[in-house]
Amino acid sequence: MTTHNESHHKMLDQSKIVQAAFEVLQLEGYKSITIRKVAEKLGIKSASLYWHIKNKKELLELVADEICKDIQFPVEKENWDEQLRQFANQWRDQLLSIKDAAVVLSETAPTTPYRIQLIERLHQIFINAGMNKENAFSSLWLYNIYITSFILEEYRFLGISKETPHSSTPTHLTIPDMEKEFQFGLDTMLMGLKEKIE
Amino acid sequence: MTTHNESHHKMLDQSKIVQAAFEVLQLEGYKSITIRKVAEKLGIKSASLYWHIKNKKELLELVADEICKDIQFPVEKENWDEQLRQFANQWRDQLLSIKDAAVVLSETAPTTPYRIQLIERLHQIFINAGMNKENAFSSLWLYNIYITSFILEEYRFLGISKETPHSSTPTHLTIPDMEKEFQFGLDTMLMGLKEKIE
DNA sequence: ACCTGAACACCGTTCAAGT
DNA sequence: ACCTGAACACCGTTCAAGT
Repeated sequence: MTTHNESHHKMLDQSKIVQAAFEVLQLEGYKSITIRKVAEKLGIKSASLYWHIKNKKELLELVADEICKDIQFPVEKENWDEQLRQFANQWRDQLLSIKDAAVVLSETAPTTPYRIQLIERLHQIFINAGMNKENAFSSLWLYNIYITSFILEEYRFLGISKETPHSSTPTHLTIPDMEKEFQFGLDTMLMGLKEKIE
Repeated sequence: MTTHNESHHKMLDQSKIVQAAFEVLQLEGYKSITIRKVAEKLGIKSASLYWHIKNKKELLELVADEICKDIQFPVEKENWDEQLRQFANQWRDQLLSIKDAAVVLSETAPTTPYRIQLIERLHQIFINAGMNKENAFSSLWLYNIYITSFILEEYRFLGISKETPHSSTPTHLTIPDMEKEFQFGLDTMLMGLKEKIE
């Protein structure tokens, strides 16, 4: 009886679910992304989600894509190393602006469109820099690993400095200047990569 | 009535619990380390564990220490970069020989003795190489991140190649030679670090 | 001092049944 | 086609009670 384009206005589809999960992430962090909680947020029962998504793994991959959606690309005119530097900083800003964003990325495989596009574009930068395919692949890997893992560690330090508001620091355990640390590692990496371009 | 050194032979103490958890890790992987499963393995009820450990987080940190226990240190006579290369390979071997070992390390903070000792010794290598404290700290960080994260990615690829036994590879998605990739990244990193020594 | 029973407050996932 | 009720098989943790 009910035809397809009737305004049954099914208020539920995959993108709505991903959006809800993304909001949970922003407000409460990775561990709070729960099938049950996302369902509740949408006003439905948790079992219903399984009509629209395969499982939690898939949902997390879609959330990861959401995180990668808004990352801006560097201007092509710059040197490859300047492009990579700019992009790394943009990426870090994005990952720090969304709670636990790096956790989501590290826990999921890059299977979704925006994320894949991101990887391909970075790959292209290495190729354009004059690397052969093999080295470009390895370099991209190193680059990826560095950024994501650094933020992961950064979360830990941010967590520690929040949990211990001793005001006057314990001096022997110096809390590092994360901004500086990040640039140092990035610099080191790019220095090394320069050598790999024949 | 019962004195302390009576042979009540309480067959349970913290090290036994850690050992049991470590065995679960080796046999079934990270996700199988469960308070309930560890308890069952020891023939006791899960509530009993809480007399000997604070919580699961602490248990995992102790398991992480167990992983770091057997890592051999490089001979001091070599160059700093050769020491770091040797050690990285030793570490990788260790992490690959224990299922999900890198996951445990990445999920826990370095709070335990063997692990801290490891970090301090590596720190010393950077200091001996002529770095100032700040750079030594950053370099150690980069080095740590690289090794652990690489293995984490390596697990994923090993998983993929196991799950898809297509025998004749799909050719367009080339399965990387992890050994080579690891050396490449390590090399790149060490190259870059060389520049940082004044 | 050490261990247990029993509960609490959660999970992800499935599936027959409803509309 | 889509959603629900109700269950299954799990979690970590607590705590009064036992010995």
